[in-house]
Amino acid sequence: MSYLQINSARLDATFAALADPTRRAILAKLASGEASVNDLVKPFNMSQPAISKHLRVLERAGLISRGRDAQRRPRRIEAQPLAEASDWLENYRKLWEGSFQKLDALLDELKALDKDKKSRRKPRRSHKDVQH
Amino acid sequence: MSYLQINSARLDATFAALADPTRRAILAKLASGEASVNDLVKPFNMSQPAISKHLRVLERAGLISRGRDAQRRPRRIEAQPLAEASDWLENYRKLWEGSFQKLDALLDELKALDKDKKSRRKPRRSHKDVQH
DNA sequence: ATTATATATAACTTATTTGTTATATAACTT
DNA sequence: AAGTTATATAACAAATAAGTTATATATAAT
Repeated sequence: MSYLQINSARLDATFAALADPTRRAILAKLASGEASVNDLVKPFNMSQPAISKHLRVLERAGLISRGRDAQRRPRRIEAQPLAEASDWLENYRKLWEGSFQKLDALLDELKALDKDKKSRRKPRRSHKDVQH
Repeated sequence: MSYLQINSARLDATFAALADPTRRAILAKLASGEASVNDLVKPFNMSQPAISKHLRVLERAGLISRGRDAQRRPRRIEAQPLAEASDWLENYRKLWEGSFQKLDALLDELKALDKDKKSRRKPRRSHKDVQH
């Protein structure tokens, strides 16, 4: 379980960076290729320094990096930290699904015991009828 | 592309909730089953009201819900919003990988043109040698 | 050299977050 | 009814975030 804690500071930065809709939109833009700061300013109703700040947040989280082309400092996506965050979420999703299944199994056993006293039918598995 | 924007406010709340290591640890605890507020206070070097606040953040994000058992208000995980966040990340991961592949394909074409002038060997595909 | 363009940084404001301690409320126990 | 236990809420302080405008810096173009 402790491996889930290891990159804690990085996960902090990654999730915090993703928590802002402007920053997610910037990533969406960058998903279709490099873009300069000005390219990124245009679509948003926001000042250039504000965008530069968002870019700094994304960069500190490792989600983007900057190149150089004359005066331009084009940004591009860096896939790895996102992959980490994605893995973290997937791990937890599995953990939870796992625990639901354990709960289901337990409830099924209880139902089986109960029904065994009345009939001999085998109970069905489902978690739709369980109030989580 | 616009479907990625739809649950924007919810994604904000979900990612913001996940950006705190205490809250992620709480989720880790809850992954192995329900827990009361006091259960959750114990492992953290933090006051009970602080934990209650974190729980409120997780609850507003829809990541947990509260039951009732005498004075206790046991918390449990709600899987859906997490699944949404996870899906969002996976979508972007794919988008980016997609664009890397497009870039690779382009570079392969250029290499092919170049090499065709010298030899007639077919070039290999890889993105390890590309500076993203 | 001067000017124009692209980006970064500083100083500031306002709002939000994260913790604290003290206190209130709700449910159980005796 | 009085005390205990579990949780919530209020009031506060300090830190961080997100935007603004004004200005500095770096590169290019004339």
